[in-house]
Amino acid sequence: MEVRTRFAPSPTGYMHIGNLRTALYEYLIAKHNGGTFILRIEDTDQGRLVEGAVDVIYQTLRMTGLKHDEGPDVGGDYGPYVQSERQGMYLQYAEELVKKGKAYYCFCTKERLDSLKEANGEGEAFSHYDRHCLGLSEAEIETNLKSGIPYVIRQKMPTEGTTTFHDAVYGDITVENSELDDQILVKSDGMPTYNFANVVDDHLMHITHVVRGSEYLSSTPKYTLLYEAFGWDEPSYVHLPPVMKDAHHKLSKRNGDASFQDLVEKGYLPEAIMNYIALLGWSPASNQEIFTMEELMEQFDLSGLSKSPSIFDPVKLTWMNGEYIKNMDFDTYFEKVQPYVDAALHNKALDQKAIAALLQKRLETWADVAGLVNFFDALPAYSTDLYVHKKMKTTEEIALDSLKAALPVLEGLETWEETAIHDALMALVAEKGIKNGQMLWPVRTALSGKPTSPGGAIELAHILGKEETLRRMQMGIDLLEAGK
RNA sequence: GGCCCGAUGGUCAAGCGGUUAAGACACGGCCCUUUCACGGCUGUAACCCGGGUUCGAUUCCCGGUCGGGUCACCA
Repeated sequence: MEVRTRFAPSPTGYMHIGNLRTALYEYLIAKHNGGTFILRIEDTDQGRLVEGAVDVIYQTLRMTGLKHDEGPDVGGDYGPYVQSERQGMYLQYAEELVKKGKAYYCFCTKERLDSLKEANGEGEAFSHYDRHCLGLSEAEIETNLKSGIPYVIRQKMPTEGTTTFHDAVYGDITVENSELDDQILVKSDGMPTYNFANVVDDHLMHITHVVRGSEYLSSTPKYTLLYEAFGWDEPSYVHLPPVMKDAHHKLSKRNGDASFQDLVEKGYLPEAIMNYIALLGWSPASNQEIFTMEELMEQFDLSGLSKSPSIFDPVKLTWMNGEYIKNMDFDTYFEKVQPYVDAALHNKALDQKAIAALLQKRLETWADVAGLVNFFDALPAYSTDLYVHKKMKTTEEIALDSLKAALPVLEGLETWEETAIHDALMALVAEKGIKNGQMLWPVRTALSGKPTSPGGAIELAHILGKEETLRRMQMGIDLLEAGK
């Protein structure tokens, strides 16, 4: 049988990491089996509609490579794929259930329901509908319906026995039917409740694997009973543990936690984000950690899913993002990094390609670029302490001496190429009988004004150009002499 | 509170009756090196507790503890 999964987000304007991971797994389950991945927009909560929110969903799926085979924008044989356009089709299914004796009309008012809850209260939540309307006669129902009394349709739960369903992650789960409330299927405005719409939609769209958060685990027996009542085949369930912010809190937009787009804005690559979240709750048979989407498709297996929640670790995501940057071919990398380099530099004469090349092995996210390159623009103020480096065996005296010796030599260079600069400096080192570091560290320091820099003396000198290099070296000399 | 689910280093995690309990991130050290980074090597660090079952439990069972979820005319 063809595997069909669906991603059914509500258009809220954000793509949560947890939702995105669910989408990823749905996609992988489908594609691993050569199946179909469907997008269904669940926009029935009109009060929460957000402008442009659906576009965020499309955009995210496009950026992450989770290409849907059916959906509102691409069509398909089982549309419409927007739930608000399906509103008319649910009532008949609920009525079918009423005919079968698996559901019933309920005319109870909100007030009666509220008082019911208070009555059995004691402050503790335990409220089952008391089935007041289950006892209504045909005639009474008919009369109520005709006089236009608002009603809902409730699912009639068995009062005895148990219901068991199987979950791919959690195994068999059994509950007492007496624990189940006669949940509302159709609201008094004629609209289906989420749970009901889900069952009907999933059946109509021939969904084979229902993948969702573990918060649905406790309502799943009701789904099972619904499928049984209809006589429909039940899909496989894959419930996923939550993605946490810390040991106690789920990752959520309400806490201001990062959404997918936030992470992209912070300088993370969509591929790295997907790779990272694939491993949050799933582990492959091997020790492999870096995966292309194709590799994930091949290797994804339900048996690798974990039952326990996982904490989203931005530090590891950052590491992984760095791996992606390091492994990109230069042209691809340059195309992506160039805007960040350009934005960080006022001096447009600088060779951005050369700077970018220096950066590739040192970047973890695009956000690192500015801090790494700003000294090319303007030499930061620095203390002569920087010239003292134990491992390089430098002191302020040695630094001053080296800079003074190097300045005229570099000034006399005809060509400003790395090899020329290198050879000139190394000849000086040999001539003076000092260690490489005793010459190169002072130069590097004078050129960057920073304790660390992307690249050493020669690379920096080359990029800065002859004039600026000499200027900065002279500034270093002045600084050191003033400090004497 | 009832019901359901979960628990291996700080984090992600492998494990599925017998292991020196993998690997990765982070952290420390060493090497390489013109700084940093990269790369290589290496170190610290874990089976929630109590009972069973068993020749033998991280692994199976029961109880507890802790954590999470759920009990809407929300999705």
